[in-house]
Amino acid sequence: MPELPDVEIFRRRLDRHGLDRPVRRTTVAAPDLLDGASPQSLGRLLKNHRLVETRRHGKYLFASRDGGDGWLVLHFGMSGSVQPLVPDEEPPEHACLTIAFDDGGIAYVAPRRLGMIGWTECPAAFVEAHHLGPDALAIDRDAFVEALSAHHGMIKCWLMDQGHIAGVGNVYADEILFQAELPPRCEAAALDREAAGRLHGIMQRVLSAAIEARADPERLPEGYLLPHREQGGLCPRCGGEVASVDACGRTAWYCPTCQSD
DNA sequence: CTCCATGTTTAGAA
DNA sequence: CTTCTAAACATGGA
Repeated sequence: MPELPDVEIFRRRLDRHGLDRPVRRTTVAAPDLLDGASPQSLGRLLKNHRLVETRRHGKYLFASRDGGDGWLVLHFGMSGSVQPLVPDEEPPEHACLTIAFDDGGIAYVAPRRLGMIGWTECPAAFVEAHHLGPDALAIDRDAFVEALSAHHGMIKCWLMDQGHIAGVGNVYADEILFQAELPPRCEAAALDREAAGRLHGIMQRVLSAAIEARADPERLPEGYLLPHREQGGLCPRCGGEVASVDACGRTAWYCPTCQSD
């Protein structure tokens, strides 16, 4: 789940359930996910502080503590999420980190434990240090076209490279290319500036629609690929069977009829 | 048992 | 230096 739309939903959930109350207790059940902090140091950084602001860049989520002198950093890997803590109930299964208030709190849940829990003094510095490109929803058309036109290689791989654009992953890259009617292995340099500009608009429209749909494929608008992105799935546009092909080491699902050069 | 999965990093080959 | 490929990481589900 955790691509840009999913992380945006987690951000909003954290806004709703995780801000403005003093942290009483943090537990770290998966210390191996901590990057640059120990369970003790993280506990000390949060204890009796309040989280007051959230930001998202690509697939990374940041939450600042009061004073603005430090930010919790979360990355969700392949399976992570943010879930509320329900008072008087056990934390969710696979909770790697819990941040509890007197009443409620939030949990970072990751069944497959491929994510990261960290701390930074400045999200912008963190983004730079991790070589992340501009956020996919924030980048403007000209910057997108400029960056894309300098690239040789498969279009899908460029979209998924977090150093070029941050936030697009395997699933939404497929949706974006389906909406753009471009095959996943299409050469990026084959797009002229007009086509690249169109792709920019489609990317932002798809990501916005996914957020609107609460990152639930079943709630996406009619005519989207994702609900049919599986073996035997039928293209919502032409009714033909979808196909898969390898691109950048991942499975790309597409419609061979609607997405051809 | 095998294979696959929404991600990232690293090593090595062209 | 850029691009592509494979493997590794941890774990659950089909």
